[in-house]
Amino acid sequence: MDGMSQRKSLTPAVIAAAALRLGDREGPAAMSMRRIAADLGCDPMALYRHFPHREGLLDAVADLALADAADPDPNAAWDLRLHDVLTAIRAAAVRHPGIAAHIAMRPPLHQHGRRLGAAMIAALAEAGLPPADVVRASQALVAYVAAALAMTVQAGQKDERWHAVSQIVSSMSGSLPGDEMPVVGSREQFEYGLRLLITGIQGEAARRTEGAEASP
Amino acid sequence: MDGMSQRKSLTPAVIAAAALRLGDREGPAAMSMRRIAADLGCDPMALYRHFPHREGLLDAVADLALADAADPDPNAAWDLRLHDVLTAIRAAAVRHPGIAAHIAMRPPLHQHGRRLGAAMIAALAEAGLPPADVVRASQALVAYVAAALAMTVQAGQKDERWHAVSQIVSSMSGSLPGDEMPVVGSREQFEYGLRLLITGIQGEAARRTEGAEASP
DNA sequence: ACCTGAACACCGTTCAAGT
DNA sequence: ACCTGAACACCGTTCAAGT
Repeated sequence: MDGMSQRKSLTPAVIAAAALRLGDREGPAAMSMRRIAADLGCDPMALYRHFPHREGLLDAVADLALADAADPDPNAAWDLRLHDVLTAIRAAAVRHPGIAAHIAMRPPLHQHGRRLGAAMIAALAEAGLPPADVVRASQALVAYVAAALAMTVQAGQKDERWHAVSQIVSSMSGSLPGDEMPVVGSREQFEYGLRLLITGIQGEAARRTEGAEASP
Repeated sequence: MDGMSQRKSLTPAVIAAAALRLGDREGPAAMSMRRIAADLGCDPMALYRHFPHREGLLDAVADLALADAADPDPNAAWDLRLHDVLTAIRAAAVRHPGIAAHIAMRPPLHQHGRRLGAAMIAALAEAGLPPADVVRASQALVAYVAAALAMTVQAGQKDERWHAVSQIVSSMSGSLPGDEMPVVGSREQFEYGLRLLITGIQGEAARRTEGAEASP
């Protein structure tokens, strides 16, 4: 009578799901070991049997959130695939507005982070970059998406400070502030920066293939 | 005899300097209200007279760290100025390896953050981007530098996880892992992504001026 | 009116005591 | 051998009590 309803046998997946749910409902501060344990109806120390440190648990939460970022269409061109996978990552994170900022910068160590990373790598390799540049470019893309997401969420939340920055920047750039200015963290803003990076990669790839044609 | 040595009259600047020093010596966790107060020899609550919340104090620490990022040479071309100001921001942050990650993502609300932001804005405006795109591009650049710094520092510190990611990426990209692969968070890695962004901006600017020449 | 410090409501993690 | 929960060493911030 007491071994079925509350005791879900406590797997890492069950713990991560509970943490994600708590984070969605009550923000990042709710994802504490004690709160998660209380939500699961177990002792806080029971979690340490599955995650030696809290950081590892948060990595698992991040990966869970990335689960519904789909792989890009394998028949599309490499630059479109790159665009699509990064847009999918942003969309998946934005579905959890309360905690995406705390998720975005975690290293993609687990299943879905690796899957999406592999899609990026494959697209960059197809672009014609040499392996070392594939690594460099992928790290730049990961850095960009992580920080853009952090801004997205912090601006969308209680944090007024990024809005203040937006005002400052708008006034400096010489147009009417707040008028038709891009909103910090908006999808449009995200896509602009992503386009800059992809354009840069296209240029790099073109330089490479030109060089390869010219030198031999 | 007791009013001169310890009691530095407690200004925001004195508090931020103490916090930065503590962070450099003992890492981000040492920048707690209690530790800073102990270091200054005052009651923790005395800090709240100058900073209503800890977040504001950390913003001030970040700005202090940016103080020795110099403005770019005003006679240089816009793209070189852009490169130089972002490189200077990275160099300033890297001088505080223990805490740069916690500094990098703070909104540039204060003196030096605004000064460096203004230099970026001016360079982008000179590139020929319309005001809305100046805002978009500057936010993309800020996002990139922030995340790249966070990775730089986390990889340089105790955090082995980013190195693990680097291994995964290297092995996926099809070359020998750890051999001559770019190191995550290295200056070279940073400059590669920055070059991608600047190339993208150059392309955007060229598209703009071409359009302006063609349409009238 | 200003300042102090005790107190509140939390943390992550260790470790000795139980089963 | 495994699991529990008390305990340790902290947090940011509030607020009543002192001057």
